Amino acid sequence: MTDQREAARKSIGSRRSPDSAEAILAAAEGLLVDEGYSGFSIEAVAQRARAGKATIYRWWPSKAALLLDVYQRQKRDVEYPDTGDLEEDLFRFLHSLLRHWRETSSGNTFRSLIAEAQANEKARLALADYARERREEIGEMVQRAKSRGDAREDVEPIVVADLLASYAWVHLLIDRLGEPQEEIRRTVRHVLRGVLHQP
Amino acid sequence: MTDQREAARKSIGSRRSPDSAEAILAAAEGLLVDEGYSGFSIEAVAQRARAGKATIYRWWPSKAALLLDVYQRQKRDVEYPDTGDLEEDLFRFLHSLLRHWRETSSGNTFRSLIAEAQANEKARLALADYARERREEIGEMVQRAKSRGDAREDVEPIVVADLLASYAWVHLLIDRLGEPQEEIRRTVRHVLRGVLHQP
Amino acid sequence: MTDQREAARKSIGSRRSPDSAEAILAAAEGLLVDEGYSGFSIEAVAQRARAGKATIYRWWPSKAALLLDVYQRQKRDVEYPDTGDLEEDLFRFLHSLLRHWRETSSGNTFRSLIAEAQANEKARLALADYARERREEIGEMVQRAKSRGDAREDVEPIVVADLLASYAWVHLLIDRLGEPQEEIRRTVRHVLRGVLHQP
Amino acid sequence: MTDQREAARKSIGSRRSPDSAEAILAAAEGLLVDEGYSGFSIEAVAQRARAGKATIYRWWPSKAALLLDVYQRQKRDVEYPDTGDLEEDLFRFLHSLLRHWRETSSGNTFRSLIAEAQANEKARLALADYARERREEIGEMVQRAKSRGDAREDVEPIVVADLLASYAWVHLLIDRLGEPQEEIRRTVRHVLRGVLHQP
DNA sequence: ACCTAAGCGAGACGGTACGTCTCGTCTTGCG
DNA sequence: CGCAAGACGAGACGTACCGTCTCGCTTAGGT
Repeated sequence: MTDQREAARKSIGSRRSPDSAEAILAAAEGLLVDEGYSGFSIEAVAQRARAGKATIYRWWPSKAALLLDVYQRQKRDVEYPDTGDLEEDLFRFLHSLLRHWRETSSGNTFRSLIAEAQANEKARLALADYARERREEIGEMVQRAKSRGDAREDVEPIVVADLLASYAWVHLLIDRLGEPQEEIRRTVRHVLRGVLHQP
Repeated sequence: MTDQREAARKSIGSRRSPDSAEAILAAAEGLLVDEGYSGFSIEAVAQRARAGKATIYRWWPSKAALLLDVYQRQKRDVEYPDTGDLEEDLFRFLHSLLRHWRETSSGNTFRSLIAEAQANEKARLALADYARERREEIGEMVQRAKSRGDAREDVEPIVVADLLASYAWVHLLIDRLGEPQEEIRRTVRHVLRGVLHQP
Repeated sequence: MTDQREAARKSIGSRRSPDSAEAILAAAEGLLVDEGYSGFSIEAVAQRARAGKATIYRWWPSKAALLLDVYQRQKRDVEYPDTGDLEEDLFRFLHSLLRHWRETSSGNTFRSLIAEAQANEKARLALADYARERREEIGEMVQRAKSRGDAREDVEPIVVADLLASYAWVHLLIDRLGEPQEEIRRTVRHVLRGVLHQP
Repeated sequence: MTDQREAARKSIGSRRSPDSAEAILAAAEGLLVDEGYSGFSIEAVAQRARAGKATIYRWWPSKAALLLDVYQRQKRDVEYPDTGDLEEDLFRFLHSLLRHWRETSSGNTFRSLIAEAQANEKARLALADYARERREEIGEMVQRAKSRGDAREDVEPIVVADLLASYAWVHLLIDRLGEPQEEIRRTVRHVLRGVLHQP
């Protein structure tokens, strides 16, 4: 869906149809909702979108690319809160992320994307990039706590972000999105307070 | 491959052929090494093992079940150390796990298994079960530290295990097995020491 | 089912179980009734007869051999009448044959046997032998008419038998067993009276 | 291969590829020649034609439909002669039919088709239809003799055609194509002259 | 207004894999 | 030793998708 192709156009001819792109994304999303990853095929997306398969392949080089676009489109209202309290920030973030995954179909989409990436080198790179960006956003929350003097100086925000993002992903992958929010709270507290007696 | 069927036998007839089972597992492993997940099909396993497809389906109800067996077979020499020092234990465990995933093909196998589980409800349950067992093993290490009085009393071993196992899984899923061992050390330290100033 | 093997026995061991042979033939017949040729497999016969597949293969070298035995077993009450009137004899014979095929499942069996023979050289030979015997039986009826002086001297009974047997077979093969008996009568009359004006 | 589908096309999309259809028919014919009916499978036809199995199933609903098309394609030069002499017409027709079956592989094809029809209701209907058409063509020869006044007025051409077509089929089915042409001549004469003394 | 490149839907194509079925053979232990 | 039970290697079945390709229609700049 990257639009660099539009810039490189040197000649005449029809433009990409926005209706068609929209229909394809909507159909893909709908399929994931209705059938899950196992029912998700380019064939089925094309049929549901009343689009030709070639149109899909023209704009999305792989199933993974399409899934990524669908996921971006779904992932709107996850909070990256800033309450002045790190525990609260991290809890709210994880809680809203897991709820979003559970309640919209975006969890399904993201699971599918991770699965697809295991069969596809390029998809895996794209997913790794995406994950890095997310880690940085989460790291921001920790960084703010350091700036406030709430976190220790030797803490690396990215390491904390990595732990919590991984925690969320794995809950998604093995159907643990439904666990009570108290569990999320406990996990955040463990990360913040650590395990050992402090010197 | 679970042998509860053997117990339930009430009558005569040939037994399961161990040669055949062995050939199938070896072929499956070999395929994953040579071709990766995308080249892994029951058809190909059967051909490589000189086995009938029905023989595979008779004993492994799904691709995921076969992958799980292959994984169990590969995963021999991961350490669950007991040095008397929790940081050292956890570091060595993670280090040996990631090295094992990287250096044998077992990482490929486990990635495939996770991918497969996303398309298959039952496989996902099996994977979740497997994950629970692993968490408990890791939790043991933390529990020992509590028993020694090294860890705080309010620490829940399973939460710590969850964090570190998730960390390892996600590194596998997005090709981060090659990161320097210093990174693992840092992550373990963060988990053990926490983020906030202690009261 | 040829019993020359019994004669050649030189050593000890269990004898062939008549119960088992009977159960197999009955199961085969039942299957043909219930499912027709397309549902007829050695596998299914064995299951229905509670017999081992090997037992079937031991005594019947091919599906065709089994079908032939089943057919012989079914074909009991077809008339070879002798009324003193050739037209009546031939009509009754054809009528009772077609009715028997239609009303018992023996038509199904014989159709299956013919089909099987097309894929199997040896079965075809056995079928040809069987057909020759039948032709001779029918030829007998014509021969009697010649002996009575009812048929012309230059008539060859076997040729007549061939024509009428073929007629019956093809009716079986293309589901024309249900045609009215008047059609059989007409056919017999045409054969007896010929087509051309007589000199 | 019936092209009514082309007529019903309401919209765009690629047309059926004639090359592909031709390759499939040629491969099917070749297989029957080389391997006979028992080696004839859709799988093998597809492989030999370098076609996808779906392409075959798209255009031929069953093995029987494909066999029928192959047969039609092979059956070119059978004579329906018109010499002014019914005996000669029928003899030449049967002779050329049996020779064609014997010398080309079309006999094999037709045998396979009859066998297939015994396992498949729809195929049987198609075969019955085909048989009806052939009977009518043969009946024409008899009808011409009636028009010339050579045949009796009460003769029904279709009955005669039925007798002779059945005779030919059964010779095919039990490998009697090699019998001397004198036998055909005798059979035709019997049909034309009848069996009984004429009043 | 005409030309022409590109996008589009529909869908045929050569392929691969699916999970099931049957074939004919082999193995095991009961009677 | 015969038998039932049933595992085994082999391979065909008919279906579903893959990614590519033609086909003929539509769209919209360039001339």
